Amino acid sequence: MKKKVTLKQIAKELDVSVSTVSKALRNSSEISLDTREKVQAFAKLYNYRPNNIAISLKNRKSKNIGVIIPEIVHHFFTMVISGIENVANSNGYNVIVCLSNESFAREVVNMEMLAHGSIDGFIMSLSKETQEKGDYHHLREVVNQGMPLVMFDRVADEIYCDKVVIDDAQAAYNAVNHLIATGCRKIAIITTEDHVSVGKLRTLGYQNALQDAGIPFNENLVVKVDGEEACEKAVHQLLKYQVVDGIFGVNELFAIIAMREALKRGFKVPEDIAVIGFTDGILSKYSNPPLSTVVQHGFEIGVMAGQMLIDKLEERETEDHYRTEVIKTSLELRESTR
Amino acid sequence: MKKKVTLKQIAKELDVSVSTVSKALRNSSEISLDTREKVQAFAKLYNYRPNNIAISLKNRKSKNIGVIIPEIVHHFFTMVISGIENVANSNGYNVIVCLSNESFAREVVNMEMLAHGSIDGFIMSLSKETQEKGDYHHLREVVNQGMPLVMFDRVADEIYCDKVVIDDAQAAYNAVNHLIATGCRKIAIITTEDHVSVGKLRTLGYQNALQDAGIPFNENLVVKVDGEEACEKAVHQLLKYQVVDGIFGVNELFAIIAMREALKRGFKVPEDIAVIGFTDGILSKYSNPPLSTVVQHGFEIGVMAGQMLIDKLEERETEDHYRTEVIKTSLELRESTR
DNA sequence: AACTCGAGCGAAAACGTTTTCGTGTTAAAA
DNA sequence: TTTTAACACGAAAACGTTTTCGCTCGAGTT
Repeated sequence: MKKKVTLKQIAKELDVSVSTVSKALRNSSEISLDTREKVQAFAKLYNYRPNNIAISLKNRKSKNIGVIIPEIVHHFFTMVISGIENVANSNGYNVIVCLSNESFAREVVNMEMLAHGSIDGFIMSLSKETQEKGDYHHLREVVNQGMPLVMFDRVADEIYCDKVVIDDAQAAYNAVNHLIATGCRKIAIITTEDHVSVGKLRTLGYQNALQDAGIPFNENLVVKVDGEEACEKAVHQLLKYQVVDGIFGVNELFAIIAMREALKRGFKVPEDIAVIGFTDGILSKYSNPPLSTVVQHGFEIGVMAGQMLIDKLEERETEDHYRTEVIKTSLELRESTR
Repeated sequence: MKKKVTLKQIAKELDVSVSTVSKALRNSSEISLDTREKVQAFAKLYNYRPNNIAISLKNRKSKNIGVIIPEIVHHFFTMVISGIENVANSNGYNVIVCLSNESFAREVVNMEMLAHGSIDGFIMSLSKETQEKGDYHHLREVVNQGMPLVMFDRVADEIYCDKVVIDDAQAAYNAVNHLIATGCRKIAIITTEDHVSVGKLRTLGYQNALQDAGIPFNENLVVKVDGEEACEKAVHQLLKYQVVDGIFGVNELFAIIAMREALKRGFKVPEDIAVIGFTDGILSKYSNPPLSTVVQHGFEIGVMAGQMLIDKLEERETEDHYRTEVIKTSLELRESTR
């Protein structure tokens, strides 16, 4: 078990100074060819690699990116991480992932943990609880300290920083519009409580699509739920008491559950009821029938966010100017719509 | 934009030495109560936090755990990460995630990147390519340097380190056995090429179960595929030319695809053909019919791996003794089996 | 008055680098 | 022979901590 070798040890062994070793390894012309070769050979022999921590301290940058997300067992978020990791890696950065588990407190402590030297910048998506509280002091703090921050998906309008979002309202509009275009008139929406920013926006898009098509808005067709069982029950009730020929689920799971309930009650999908979801995950692809969805392009979001952050870090960006990039969604039409 | 304040700055401002500030902040009795209070007040006012990097350098430990996995858009791996993150976080560690994307080269460079100071220990699962090549020099190197390593799921027998696995063969045995117990006799297995360690083991369990039940092994019923389309085609052929009344898929996707093909050819599941999968993911839960599976308890695997690593790091473990923990699987019986 | 002792603090080393600024030696130029 | 300049290298500072050791000053003891 040979421990890591340091410059100092090489220096001692070769009877030169630490600075000479350092320069020799970087092939500085300041050092004689002789010495350079000797040092490099020795270094290779002992498999010398500079200590990252020491370099970090010296350069005052860690080459680490902190990513804070609400959960990781989630198709969209993993796609985003994949994208971030991709650009991070090709720029020599590592990715430190922390999970808030949708909790405000954990979000705060994780940020605090990371903010003091461990990372050079943040990429994050807010926890539900944080959005509910509307307390963003921890974000303010890091941006005030001059640490670059890129938010994605669940963002806070009142924080000035780079952002990567999709046009939730427009995407929802397109989805509902497709339902309308294919003959649906009594379209229900399964959405979240209003404090989740994206749920709210998607609901807005739904309303706009109806309005533009001249279809009266029916309060009874909007179902707000939180969680799986609640969703199941609510859809059950919905189908029992309302006439519905189309369902727009604000996320993948809601759409899948709605479709399942519709099937269970004997409706044919898409003939009797067409269903469309949001967030193209693995479920949509393999459900029966395969679910039509709005695809968010999580990987591209991750790439964009990573790129924006790294631009800031390497100052390829003008200081103090924040962008909000909107990644285009698209419709993946499969067999749950006509 | 106020930059981070350091001990030195506090010292200068208060006209004391750096050491005094350091001691005062740790409430050392060496420092007068007066000075302590003054320093602490000032530190609080300026929101002082020690610089992690400096601490890391001093202590020669980073309080970071490196996790290298083949991919992250994958239910099982995210469950494991969740588990790791959980114990890491409650022990004051951060998790650095790197993806090998099933590539040997990326696995190597990622390990190299992390191994020099960035982390205190590794948790990893091998990439397919690495298993294929059987080249583990990068693992050897890190363990030789005295860096703790915990492998999980896709492990290398020839590397001496802590491991967390499931009993793949036994789990497969149980799954196939359940098929047999419920009346299946012509049981097919959809598996991977032999170089993937877990695929091989699961195939072994399948064979053993057949043997113990006195069912002759039929070469034509084992389908080895790599990738989704290949799987689809192979199952298609299988069902066309062979009589099958049970299918064991070596992972979730294979089982789902097999079930879909069976349904497509007009078989009833589970009446005509029973299907059971491996790895309980979201697909199994929401498929139609819901898929019976072997559940791997990824979260527990992550917790175990994290705990083992931290035990080593904090030396609560006797040096130089490596454990292999086997996390028990269980059968989640849903509606794809009788 | 000389001594001891402890309280309160600072200097310095250490962690592993990189980089700036000398400094001594040697060979070429005057 | 003296000056100059290039060459090859080393010392030291810096990044931000923690910790050991030593110093000074005043009060209490003989």
